[in-house]
Amino acid sequence: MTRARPYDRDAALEAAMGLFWRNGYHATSLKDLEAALSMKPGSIYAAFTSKEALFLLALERYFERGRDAFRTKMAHAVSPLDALAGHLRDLASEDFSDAGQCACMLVKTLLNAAPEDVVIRGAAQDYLDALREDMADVFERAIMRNELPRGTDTARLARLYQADVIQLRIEAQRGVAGAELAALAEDMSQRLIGLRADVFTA
Amino acid sequence: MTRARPYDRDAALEAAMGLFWRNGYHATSLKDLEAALSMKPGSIYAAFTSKEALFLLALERYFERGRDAFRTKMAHAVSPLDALAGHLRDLASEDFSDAGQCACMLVKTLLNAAPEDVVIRGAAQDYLDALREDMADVFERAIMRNELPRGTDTARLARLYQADVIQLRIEAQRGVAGAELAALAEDMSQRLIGLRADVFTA
DNA sequence: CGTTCTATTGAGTGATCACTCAATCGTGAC
DNA sequence: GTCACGATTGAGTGATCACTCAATAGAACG
Repeated sequence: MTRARPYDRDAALEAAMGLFWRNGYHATSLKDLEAALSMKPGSIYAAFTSKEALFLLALERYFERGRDAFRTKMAHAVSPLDALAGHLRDLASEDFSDAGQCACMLVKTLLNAAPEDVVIRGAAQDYLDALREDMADVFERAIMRNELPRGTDTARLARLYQADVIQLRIEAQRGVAGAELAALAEDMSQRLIGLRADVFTA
Repeated sequence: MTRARPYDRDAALEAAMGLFWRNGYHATSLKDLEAALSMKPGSIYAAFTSKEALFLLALERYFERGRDAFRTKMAHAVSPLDALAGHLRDLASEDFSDAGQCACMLVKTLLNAAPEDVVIRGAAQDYLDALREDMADVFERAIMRNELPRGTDTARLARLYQADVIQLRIEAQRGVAGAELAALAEDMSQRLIGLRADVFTA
């Protein structure tokens, strides 16, 4: 090595993620990336091979960050069911001031990807599936702790739960006011907590 | 008039809607539209003013078709609550063979629109709000028919219900198998029907 | 059949797209 | 100080973008 890298790879990826999240893959031009990453086109291609490869790295970053945040939140919780409900309520009070970064980047990518963007579409699907499996694991733990009846179909519950998570972010993107968003999260939480009552009444 | 229009405006709009639904606004090029509408660029601009105006017409068409289908389905129903649940189950058995036309075009547009596409974004939001109001009306009718307790917050219920409708289409786009989609719709329906029980036990 | 008038045509506009590569620059070794 | 070599540069590539307009074509009149 005769010359140190003057660019910060982590910061560049972070900036790229923000841009792709806000504008989507196709609507983000290389000019936008040049400005956001403070890199010239040649440098971007030297560092990340292609726009698509850069997008995939940004998407992976988004996924890992979300998954890690979810996992640590669940790991510290005493009651899995309460933690899941709390996660919904937390979502409603997130910072949604940037209209472009409300909806989940994975969902935006999935709905946005053109039929020919097979790789990108596949990555978004895989990440969403991985997150749903993490959710199913938490429901599994809820069974272990007798918060849910044994034999509960955790895969189905996880699908319903993920639907709520995704939808909260979409409602935020719709510009729903904070109070209404909180009310929606509360309704969703109640549906979740309602599952626990069944154990006691059974 | 000295020369009849050789193009069918309705068919052209229908083709444009299908294309925009599948590929989104930005990813649909004028070349695509020329092929789908069998019109040359000049004719397209003479007939529809601009790509954006054409998109807005296609979006309006999508909205009106969905709203009308929903309204007639609800109008013929004896039990509003059963009809709403049935609508969810119907959704799961729709034809989702075309991956591009699974997710709701309004939601795709909302998540896809760049920050500068103010008009398009606004239209999608307005249409989604209008649909939710239609849903709230049906919940209102459910109260009239004593399927729900008086004083029920129909706006909140409608938001929850619309979330389910939107999510079913997103799950379809994720490529979820028919059986799992039906199971998800069934779970959502049960949550709805469960609301009615409260009246009888109250 | 010829004239009129408008709908349609499609090559062409400048702008922007993702991407490349010969030239330049800066650093560590000596 | 100087050299070697890899990182960085940015003007330039051909393709494609949304869009235009002078030319053309065809139906309704006398």
